[in-house]
Amino acid sequence: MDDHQQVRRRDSSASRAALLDAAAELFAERGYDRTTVRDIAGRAGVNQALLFRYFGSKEALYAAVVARAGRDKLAEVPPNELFAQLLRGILDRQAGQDHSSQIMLRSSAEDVSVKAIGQELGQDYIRALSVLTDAPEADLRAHLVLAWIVGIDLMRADGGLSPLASANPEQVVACVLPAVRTLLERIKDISPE
Amino acid sequence: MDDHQQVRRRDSSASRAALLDAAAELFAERGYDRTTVRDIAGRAGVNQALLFRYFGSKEALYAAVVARAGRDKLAEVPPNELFAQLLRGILDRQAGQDHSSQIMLRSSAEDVSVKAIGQELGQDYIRALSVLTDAPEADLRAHLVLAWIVGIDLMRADGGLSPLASANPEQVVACVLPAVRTLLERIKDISPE
DNA sequence: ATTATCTATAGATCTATAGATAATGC
DNA sequence: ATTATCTATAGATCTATAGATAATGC
Repeated sequence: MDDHQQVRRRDSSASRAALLDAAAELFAERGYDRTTVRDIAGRAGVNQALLFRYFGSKEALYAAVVARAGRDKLAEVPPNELFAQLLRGILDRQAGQDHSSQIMLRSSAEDVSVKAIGQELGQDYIRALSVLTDAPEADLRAHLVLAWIVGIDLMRADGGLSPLASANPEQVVACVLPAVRTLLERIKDISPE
Repeated sequence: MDDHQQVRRRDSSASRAALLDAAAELFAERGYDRTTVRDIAGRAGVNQALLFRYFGSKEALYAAVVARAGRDKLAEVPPNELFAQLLRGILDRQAGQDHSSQIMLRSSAEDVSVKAIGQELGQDYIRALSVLTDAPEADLRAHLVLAWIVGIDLMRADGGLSPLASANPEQVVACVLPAVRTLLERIKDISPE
């Protein structure tokens, strides 16, 4: 809203921050490939060349965005609420919200080198989720839980075709949570015959 | 393997088919954006200009691929086995296999106009899945089921980082199926308070 | 003669850089 | 004087097309 343009007219750290914010929004919305450096600079209100001056390359900017996104949410949310928090995070897309979930999740759909960057953040979520179960293959189950959020997020991005896009978030949570509990708690034997 | 190059040296329908096959593989592997028309023509072993001669545009070729993929699987598999079949379909990626699941699923991660094409195929899967439950919001639940497969497919495409990529398919099925049954069968009341 | 295929290239991107210009702080 | 910002453009894509060439069937 108020972006201090009057207060400091030449401010490299403000330009840096504006680029990071704009990149976080756009990478979350469209993913890496379909976000151009000109889009980012445009939304940030700075010249496109500054992106390269301050971050070196588009990929390095992406890494900076991911690094910043990771610090925030994971530190605050207790593990047993993490899944519901992540799910609600992707279900209500409000303006000015935290984009860390989308950024991490969307990276799964990206190209190899870019995906690796986002995956580091994903690993932290996995570790947090896997402590929730004492079932065998805790790590696999945690990945499956995260995969579900990834899929829900992607199918929501239809633009209204899917009921997932229009459904009440709490209704979705009420559908998904019991199934996730089944996955994490109830099954003890999964060894193949 | 044997692609008849000796038998008929100039054959428009063979070139068409080769383009369709190559496009199906590449769209399934990389998605629409990261597959170039030159990649497709190269794998098909035909000149790149033929793609436009026979299909008009890259997007029209994509639509043709989706249309062909849809006809096959859905007609044969009974609904109650559809989920397990789809899941196994994405879990064992063998050469020369049916790519319909990936093509439909990957389209969820694509750009708007392209996604719409893939979504038509998805709608058919949704309808088939939604007859499996008599719980309220059957449509929402069917979307959630499909979303899970989408997410698992995407996270598997890591290149080996995720345990999903290396896990025994049957182990994954054994984890996921009970949770999906919970989603489709056990919960009857999901009305938000 | 007809139809499949190839060559060459237009036109529209997109990332990245080099060098000029303009606003600040000492 | 230093440092932030802008202009202009190189170089590498990618889709699509126009027109030339070559292989077929009557």
